[in-house]
Amino acid sequence: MTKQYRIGEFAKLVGLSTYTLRYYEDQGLIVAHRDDNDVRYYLEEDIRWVGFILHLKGTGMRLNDLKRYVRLRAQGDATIEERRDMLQKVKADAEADIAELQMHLEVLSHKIDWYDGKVDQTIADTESFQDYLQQFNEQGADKNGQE
Amino acid sequence: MTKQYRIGEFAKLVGLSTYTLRYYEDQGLIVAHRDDNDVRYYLEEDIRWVGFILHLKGTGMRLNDLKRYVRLRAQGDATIEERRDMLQKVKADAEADIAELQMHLEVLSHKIDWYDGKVDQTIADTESFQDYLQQFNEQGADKNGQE
DNA sequence: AAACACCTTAAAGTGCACTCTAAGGCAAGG
DNA sequence: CCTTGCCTTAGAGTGCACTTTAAGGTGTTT
Repeated sequence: MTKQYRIGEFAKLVGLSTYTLRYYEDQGLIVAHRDDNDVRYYLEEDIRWVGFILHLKGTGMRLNDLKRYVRLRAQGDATIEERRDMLQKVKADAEADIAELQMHLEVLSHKIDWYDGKVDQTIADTESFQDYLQQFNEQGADKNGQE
Repeated sequence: MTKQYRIGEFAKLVGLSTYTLRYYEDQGLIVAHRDDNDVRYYLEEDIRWVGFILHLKGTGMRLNDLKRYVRLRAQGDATIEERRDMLQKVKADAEADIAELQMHLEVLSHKIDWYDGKVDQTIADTESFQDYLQQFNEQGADKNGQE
């Protein structure tokens, strides 16, 4: 018989608050076991499950999608393809996010280098960074229509 | 004399709403020029400035930090080191975020592969993913103290 | 003359994911 | 017996970054 963790201990184990754990349960992401006094307890396998949920969250998956995913999972093997497709979309989105982040980081790094130059008094060219920035200025105006 | 953009046109150009543009101005991130009727207008250089702001935002920099950054900038060259240090921190944080994201993505990818196997009926081993997940379960319980 | 784009201030609303309080109660340990 | 940890429901509060509305206005275009 594996160890049973009550919510307080379990919370520390998985790095969530007891509030959040109950909240996730409300939302249908987790099912806790109950003892004779209706006190929640969790098992090793629950650590793994919460861990997995946190990996999904960590890739940017939203609670609503997570809920849908869990509902599908509960419906058994018939939903495997749908679940895979969900994860594939999450993955693609996360990869796009990373790419964007890296693009922004490149500009940032350039600016830092420029500051380093300024600090070292080795570069006096105030315009070079502006020029560099220029090449990034064909973004944004596409995915936002308002007014 | 370069072209003057009024707020509506400028908004489309930089991919923000006019609301947000005025909001950023309130917050001190942008300074708009005004014509004789107090109507805002923006120049090419403002496109570059907003572009840069959006790069910083894109790396995860918060509005408050952005405000501080802009305040420092207004104080001139004496604050260059401080600004560089700010950007370096933002950069380090962003890089850490990417690393974390990639870690989560790895698990996700594994799960997708597992689903692919399931879909193809080539793998029947239901436990392999669980085993794989196990190795990631020494996280989280460190950076969260509550109750 | 009406439509349109802009201006102001102040305040309320939105979305997400928690986070916490209130106000009651049960069970085990020192 | 009191503290600690857990239980419940319902609802309010938090943080961030917008987003929108309200209710008044000006100036330019059709």
